[in-house]
Amino acid sequence: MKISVEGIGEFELSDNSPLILLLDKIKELNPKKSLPVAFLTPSGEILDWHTPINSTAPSLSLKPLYPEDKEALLVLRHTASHVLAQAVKELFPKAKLGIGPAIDEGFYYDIAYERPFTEEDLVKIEEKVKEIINKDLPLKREELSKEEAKALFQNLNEDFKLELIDEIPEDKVSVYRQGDFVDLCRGPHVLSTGEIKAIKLLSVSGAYWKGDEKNPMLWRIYGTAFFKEEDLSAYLNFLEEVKKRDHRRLGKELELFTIEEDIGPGLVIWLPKGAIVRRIIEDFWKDEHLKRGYQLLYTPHVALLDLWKTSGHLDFYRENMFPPMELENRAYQLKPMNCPFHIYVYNQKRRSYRELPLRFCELGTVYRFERSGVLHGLLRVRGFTQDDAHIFCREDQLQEELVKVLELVIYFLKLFGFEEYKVYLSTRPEKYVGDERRWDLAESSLQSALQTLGLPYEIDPGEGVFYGPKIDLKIRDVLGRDWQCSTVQVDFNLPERFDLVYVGEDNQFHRPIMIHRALLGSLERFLGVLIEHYAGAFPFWLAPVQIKVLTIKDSVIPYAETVSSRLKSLGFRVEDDFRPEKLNYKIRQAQLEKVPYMIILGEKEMETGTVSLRSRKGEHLNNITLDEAIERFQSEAHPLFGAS
RNA sequence: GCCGGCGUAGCUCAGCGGUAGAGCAGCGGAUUCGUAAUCCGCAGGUCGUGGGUUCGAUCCCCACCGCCGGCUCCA
Repeated sequence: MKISVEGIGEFELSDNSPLILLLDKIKELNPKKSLPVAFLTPSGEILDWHTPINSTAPSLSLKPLYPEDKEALLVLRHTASHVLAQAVKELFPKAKLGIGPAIDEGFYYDIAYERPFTEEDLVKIEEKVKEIINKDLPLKREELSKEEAKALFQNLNEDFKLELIDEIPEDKVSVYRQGDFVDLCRGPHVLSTGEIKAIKLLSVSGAYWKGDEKNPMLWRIYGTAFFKEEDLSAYLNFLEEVKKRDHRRLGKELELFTIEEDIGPGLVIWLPKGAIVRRIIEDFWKDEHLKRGYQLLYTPHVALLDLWKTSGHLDFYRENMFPPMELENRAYQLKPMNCPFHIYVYNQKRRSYRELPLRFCELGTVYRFERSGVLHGLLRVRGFTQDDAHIFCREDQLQEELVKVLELVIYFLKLFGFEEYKVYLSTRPEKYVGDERRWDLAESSLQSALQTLGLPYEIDPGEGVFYGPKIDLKIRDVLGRDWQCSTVQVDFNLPERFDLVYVGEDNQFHRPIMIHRALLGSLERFLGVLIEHYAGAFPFWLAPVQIKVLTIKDSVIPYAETVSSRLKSLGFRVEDDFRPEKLNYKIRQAQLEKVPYMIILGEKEMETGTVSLRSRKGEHLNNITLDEAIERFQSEAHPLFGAS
């Protein structure tokens, strides 16, 4: 067959042969001088040098992958995980191998052993890994029948591999070898272990075999690998940066929030500084919703258990709910969701088609039971406030409402500087309620809403909730990390369960469609993400303290007081630092508190009736008038205010 | 929930079988000093909780609580 490699040339390869047979020719003709790490097929699959090309087509065009390509890194890391496994097997022959894939930021291998691996083991393993890399062992692929493979791994005592072989549907399986090491693997892999120029083992932890807690626990060793040493150190720097931005650390340092052992795990206390930030967001949120025809609600935190029976939550959501409590012989339930309450608001009276859509919104605090091991700062908690809304509409209104909701999502996210999103549309799962026609309608409405807004999206087939399809948005923060916040879900179930109706133009009862949506998700989580996104340095309009007034000597305090009170009267959040400390000391403190602006006042300013401004970024604007300073503050007050 | 690690002053951390130490913060005093730490002094801890071992436990053992990392991104 004919193989054409983009940018290199065309080659003849006998059927069912691997590309490695063309190694010398490709090397010779390649203008880049460096060999491709692997190749991309037209269907987007990664093809390595080792895998025989099994195609009925007379020709195949391949895109070479070089170290700078993302896919190449996956190949390298897959090999890295084999090297890790080899090292472990050499040091701990009794270890049994699970699986060892490449992942987004590196690779891991799950390994069973009689005792957990320690940090010291990790050091030793890493040394061994580097030894294996230095030997520059070539990788070799072999195809075996399942029987042969089973015999091979039986011999090696690799129980988990035997289990995996049984799960492979094909008749043949492949193994990759390097040196004395062999692993069941479909590839792809690099040519030899020497291609791994930088590698680091990062951590060990327990992980259930196949992620199922009924299965035995293996030890998972995480690592990462690169083609270049610089890339590794850049990655390690990135990890440092992530640590510095950790919202739990910043939350403490900046006095934003606390989670207290004595109060309870996953229960957040907002400290004054954090509470200000939250309030600004909440106020803005409410205003924007009122402008857009939403009606604001407040609903209780508990309700009779029966409500949750009717809603169905007791059946399908029980494991995430706090247990019910008994009071005067009646059972009450802490609310895990707001929707049933909003439904009762809908049901206050007979609704006409003319009233729809009805949009009810609430910053509703809900309580959900999360297993202790998964709690994480503000990102995973047990009590949180959703920026929730439920829209009740007619079928013919569904699409327009969805467009509006998505527009609002984007509007809010942009406000906080999130410009990149990943959008996922989850479609009908195997088990679902409601009729197919409505599902199709909802799915196509979601889809065309996304298209209307020109939002690129991926489809997660079958990942919808049983009561309706949904759109989830993940935002990407400045460090390129994705966070799931927004969600828009169409619901056919609750209107049915609570027998919601409206009277149509035809004077008949009709069932409204319900949309659940949260823009920010939960305020706790969103603020956690925001803290990390901004590294604690909130933009001016969100900063708990916007301006700090610093005096250089006591004699200027009266002047400083006039400046400060003028700013306060304009509504700025100002703190005074009139202590008899050195200026440097005060600046340092304000800087560590990440206050956007400092106003510095000394003799000069007092005499000329001016102020000196120092921004958090270190810019100096000396001896400007207070009005000029105010102008500058106002320009930063609210980037999107009134722009809707 | 499970696995591993951790829990010492408000914070960050040192110590480790002979009942505790630093820096920062706090308090007192001195310093009035122009763009990221002025100096001196003082005070502060039932060493997560409860048991056990020991002449003696912050240190060793057990249980509990909490925190951190991880628990399919399919060979």
